[in-house]
Amino acid sequence: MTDVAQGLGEDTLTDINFLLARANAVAGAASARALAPLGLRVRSYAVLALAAGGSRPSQRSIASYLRLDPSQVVSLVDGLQDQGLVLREPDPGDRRTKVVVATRRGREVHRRAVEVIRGAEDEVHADLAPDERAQLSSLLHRVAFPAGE
Amino acid sequence: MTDVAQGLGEDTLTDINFLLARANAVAGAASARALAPLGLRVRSYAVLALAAGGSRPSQRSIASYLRLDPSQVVSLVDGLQDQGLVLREPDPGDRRTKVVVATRRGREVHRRAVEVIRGAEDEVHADLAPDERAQLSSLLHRVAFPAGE
DNA sequence: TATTGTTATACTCTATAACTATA
DNA sequence: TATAGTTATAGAGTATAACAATA
Repeated sequence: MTDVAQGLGEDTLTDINFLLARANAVAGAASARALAPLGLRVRSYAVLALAAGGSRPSQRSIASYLRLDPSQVVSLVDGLQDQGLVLREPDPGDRRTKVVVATRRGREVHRRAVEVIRGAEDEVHADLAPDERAQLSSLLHRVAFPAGE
Repeated sequence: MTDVAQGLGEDTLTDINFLLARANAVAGAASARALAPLGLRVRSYAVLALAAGGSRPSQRSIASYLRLDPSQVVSLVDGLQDQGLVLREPDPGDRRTKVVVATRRGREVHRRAVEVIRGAEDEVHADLAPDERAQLSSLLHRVAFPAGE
């Protein structure tokens, strides 16, 4: 049962923003499915990835990078902390700031998460040749990180 | 205040699915801002666009095209109907099915919505040359409508 | 004064199951 | 049996405002 069989062609809505939304829905569903066995969601995976990256990000920088409200980062970090995957550490340079770092177990879970995410991406972008995937990545990067922001 | 200034480079998370999610967040925010004055949200705009397209889609086909649950389409159509923008009409060939069609006013609002959406897209994709936009559109289309689905 | 993290609240979106009427 | 639409409900995601501690 395809979309076409349901009576709507694939070119009914041609807005690039709609295609972005639908592609994201497809990719997000695949990522969520892949991450579920690790006890992670798409958003908590993203936070864990930043914490495991070694840059010792503040919650504020995580929020702006992921386009989340700072208050959302609080509860995401709370969740990851309850799972024993990240810790809040004080920033020596600014006592208001807490940096989020992955625990040893957090780094291990992150390693496995990277693997399953790679699998989900291979699945979602299977129709694209490697150079097309790189092209898509490059174009998306420019939309995702606009010059002014 | 840029992301980079916040301490995280633009290459911390390189997953293409993450770029898709962030690009979609950027684009969705712009679309939502543009549609708000017309009393539409991104999702109700999509339903209105299908209803105004002349293909007389069933609620079921709208759901699969937009990757929504059929029950979500019910409330979206309810909302558009309350606004006087669409009507449910019986399908002569199948009495279970209701097709969704735009009213005259719905078609008028849709026309204006197409304009403001175009403006939002020009804003979001301003950094891309026309051929790059077409390329992005084509690549996204293949991800958004995978072969099997 | 402005910023970081936090709490609280309300609203939107998403996912699921169950029901009815039709097929 | 299966499908189209509907209702109900709970959970996840998003947006906003206010507050204490610190800059």
